[in-house]
Amino acid sequence: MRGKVTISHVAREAGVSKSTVSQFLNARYDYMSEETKKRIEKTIIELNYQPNAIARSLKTKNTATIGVIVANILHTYSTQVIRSIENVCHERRISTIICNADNDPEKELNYIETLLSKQVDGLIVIPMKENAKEYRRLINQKYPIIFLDRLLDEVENESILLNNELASELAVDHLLENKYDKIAIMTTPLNANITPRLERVRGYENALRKHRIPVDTQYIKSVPVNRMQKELENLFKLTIPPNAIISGNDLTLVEILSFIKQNEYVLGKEIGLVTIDEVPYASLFTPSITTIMQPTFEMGKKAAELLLDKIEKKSNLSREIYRFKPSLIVRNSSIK
Amino acid sequence: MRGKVTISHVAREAGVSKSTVSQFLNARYDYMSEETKKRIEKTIIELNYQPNAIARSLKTKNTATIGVIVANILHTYSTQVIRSIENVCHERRISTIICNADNDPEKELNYIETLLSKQVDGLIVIPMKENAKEYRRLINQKYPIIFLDRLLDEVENESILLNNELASELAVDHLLENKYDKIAIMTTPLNANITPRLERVRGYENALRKHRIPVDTQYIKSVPVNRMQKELENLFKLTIPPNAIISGNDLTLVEILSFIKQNEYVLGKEIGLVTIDEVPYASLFTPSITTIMQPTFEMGKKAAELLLDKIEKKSNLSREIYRFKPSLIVRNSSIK
DNA sequence: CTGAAAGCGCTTACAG
DNA sequence: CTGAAAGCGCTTACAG
Repeated sequence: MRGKVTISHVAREAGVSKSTVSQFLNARYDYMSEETKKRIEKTIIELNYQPNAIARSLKTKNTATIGVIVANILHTYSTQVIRSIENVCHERRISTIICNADNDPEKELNYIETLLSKQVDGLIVIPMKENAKEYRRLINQKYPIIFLDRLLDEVENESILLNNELASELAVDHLLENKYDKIAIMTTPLNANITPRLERVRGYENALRKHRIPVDTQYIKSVPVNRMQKELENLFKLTIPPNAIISGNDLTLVEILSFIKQNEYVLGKEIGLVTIDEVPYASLFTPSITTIMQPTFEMGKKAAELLLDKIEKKSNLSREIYRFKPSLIVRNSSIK
Repeated sequence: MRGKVTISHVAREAGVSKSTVSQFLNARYDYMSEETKKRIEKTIIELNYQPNAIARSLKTKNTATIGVIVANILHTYSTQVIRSIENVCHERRISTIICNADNDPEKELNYIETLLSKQVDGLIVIPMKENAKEYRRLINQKYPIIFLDRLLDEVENESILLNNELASELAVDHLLENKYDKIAIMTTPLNANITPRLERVRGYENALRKHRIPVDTQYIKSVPVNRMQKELENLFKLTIPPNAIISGNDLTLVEILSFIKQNEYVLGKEIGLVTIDEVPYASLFTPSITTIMQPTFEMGKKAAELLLDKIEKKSNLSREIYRFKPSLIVRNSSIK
């Protein structure tokens, strides 16, 4: 079905051996006569020969391909990090296979298996604790793998994370400065032990304490997305309702904005808002939305670079954790 | 470096031949004794054997992998279609490699080559006319390939498209109904002959004519994104400025919203707005934004199904063009 | 400077 | 019911 000209055809046509053609393909011209070189080159063009990477991989044991498994591709965070990973990889002529685990551990395991069977050279993953055993097995084998966005108690490994506590601290400090003294926070559930949520809530608590403001647990809403509307209602029905809210991520933000719109609260004036994660419409909104931006580009770049290094050196079992600094983008939703 | 247990190890350990293990792996139990079966199964688990898909592919000539090349992954359209393609493929245990050509023909050609050398079983692409020759070559070889979003004069092929003219017609009809009588349209440049832009402008013109409204070419702005702010200024400085505008896609929308905000126009009241492409924040905005939604999910699904069928049957050289219907989602930006 | 041979890890007719 | 052998398209020591 496909153009099936192989290295043998080229060799025959050019009147040399397969070995020589292979040397040519791999740019090992050291001992090759100019003439042979030219002849092979010409033949390759004439026959429109395209090497079979599969055959090459079988022999060389590498595929110039990495796998990236994200927990939920709907987050802007994921798409941005992926783009950045791809940029780095594309420059180095590495292909990337992107997988969306949909926060389903089984699905993720399945992807890992498929990717490994396709012999990808390494993996970047947003890890789930349910699959800790599998990660550990791979790491023990010195299989190159980088964690992103989450830490696992059970498995130490090179990891890229946001300084989540700082993100919350920036938000709290900024809101307090702008005279919002009753600050709530909303995130997805904490029970799954997912690093960003845990750390963002912890950072929020610590920041309040730093300012000697008591932490009111009623102001901490960590619930599934489908219960957020109801919990927001409850939150603002409290005897002393908050006058500001921190949104834990971009999907939570959508819920909060929708609630605010529905109830005709005046953003900024009545309810101060800061969200973690920059969203494309933040500046278009009225009032524009104050965000805490993750350096997604740098994080993706670092993840890719770490992985590619690991693949090349095939050695260092680093367990370093790289923390990236969030930055506050002040707009109008946090100004009275 | 990786667990290198192969089919030979399993065979030796289980006391059978490689052939038999292979039969087992491929679920050809027809003539296999229960006992052999059990023994192999047990050995595979004991050794934690994972078949090497690369070796398999070399022999079988298929990789259970397809390639998807989009022109610009920043469009919501692309990400949604990709997700939908992945859904279908994942169900059928096919992997997808996603590539972002960044609207760069060379980069795209490069991706095509890489994907082919990796022996992907087929390709879904948003085609660029610069690479028409390459598509034609592949199609002639009966290599399975599906076009998405764009038509190419030079190459006939199975294609998935929006009914773009209808999209504009829906927008025009709706705006006229709501008493906006001076309707402009803004898209990215037409010179590159890119189907959606051409057809959306054409649909706009035809719809106006249908209503016996003369087409004012000053109301048609097809310019690069970086010139949109300026052209919007020009547009609204006309002696008779428009009172409504149709946005050609989601990226254009951002420019228009930004312009409207900057100039403190009142959306809906002063300027009616309908955008082609549904965006996640459409309903959150104040006023909420009227959109023309593409059935991205169905389109991706269809593309994947057509491709997988083509791959399986390895035959039908269909050139059918599948047109999908857009739908109008009425919100408040188009109501006075 | 170039070629013959072995081998990567599978699958698949075919023989028995 | 199972195995020996050939072969997929490359690469890589090694020999000359």
